[in-house]
Amino acid sequence: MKELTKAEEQIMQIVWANEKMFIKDIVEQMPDPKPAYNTVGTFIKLLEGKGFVTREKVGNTFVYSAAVKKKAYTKNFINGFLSSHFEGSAEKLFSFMVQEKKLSVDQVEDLMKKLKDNE
Amino acid sequence: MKELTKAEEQIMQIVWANEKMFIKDIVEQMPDPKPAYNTVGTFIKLLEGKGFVTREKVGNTFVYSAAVKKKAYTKNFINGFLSSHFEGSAEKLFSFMVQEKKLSVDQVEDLMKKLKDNE
DNA sequence: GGATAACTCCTAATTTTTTAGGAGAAAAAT
DNA sequence: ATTTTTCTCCTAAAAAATTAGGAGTTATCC
Repeated sequence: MKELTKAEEQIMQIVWANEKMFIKDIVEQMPDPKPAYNTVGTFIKLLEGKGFVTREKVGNTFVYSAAVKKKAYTKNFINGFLSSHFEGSAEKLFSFMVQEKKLSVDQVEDLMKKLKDNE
Repeated sequence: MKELTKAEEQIMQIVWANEKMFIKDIVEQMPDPKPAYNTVGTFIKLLEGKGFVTREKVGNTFVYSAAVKKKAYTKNFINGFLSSHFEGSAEKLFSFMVQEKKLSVDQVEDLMKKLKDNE
């Protein structure tokens, strides 16, 4: 899977959150200062080229949707993140987060219960 | 804390792994194709500007060391990662990793035991 | 039905990141 | 002691990422 730059990813997050989007709608959902219409258009074209979005005509305007699932991308992203920062080890990341108080022992135990129930 | 670009971070990882480094030593530890001496020099200068390394003269040559701890940087990095991909929630990342089989229930239980022992 | 607005496609300016060359000083080598 | 190597500092070319303008087309609005 191709990598996304920060700006591309920002657009993509909006597409993922919204099913079908016109360029116009994406611009609207961007945080201020909102970029020009054509700026978003350029990124959407780049995303199309990378296979992340597809388009179809609705009336006389293109509407865009995600062609790669957010989960698939996130998984890929985490793999890269793990390998560059935690020697590829999810355990190391996990331990780090507990030690650095991003996650408490109690939280983990609660979550484990819930996750086991869903098995 | 300032952000690092990919190339800057790559240099920084080498500095973190080695206490005190001459430019020459950093070049040696770079993966092939090794960059030019001056390329590494430029990045070190950028890192100095961002406050990530300090230098001191040894003989007539500068030697560089990390001025920001790797842990501090990683923590910061994870915060950014969490907020852009998991709404800032470490729990969500944790659940995601278990669900996506990056971490198994057994692994987590083992790790929890070890972490509790170290408390 | 001419002006105004919306969209597409192409192109390019700007900014950021990455890479490295050149000049000069200092040290080492033969 | 002059050639060769090494390091520093300054500068800038090359590549990648970000931003957006302009021309043409079609739709919309008085």
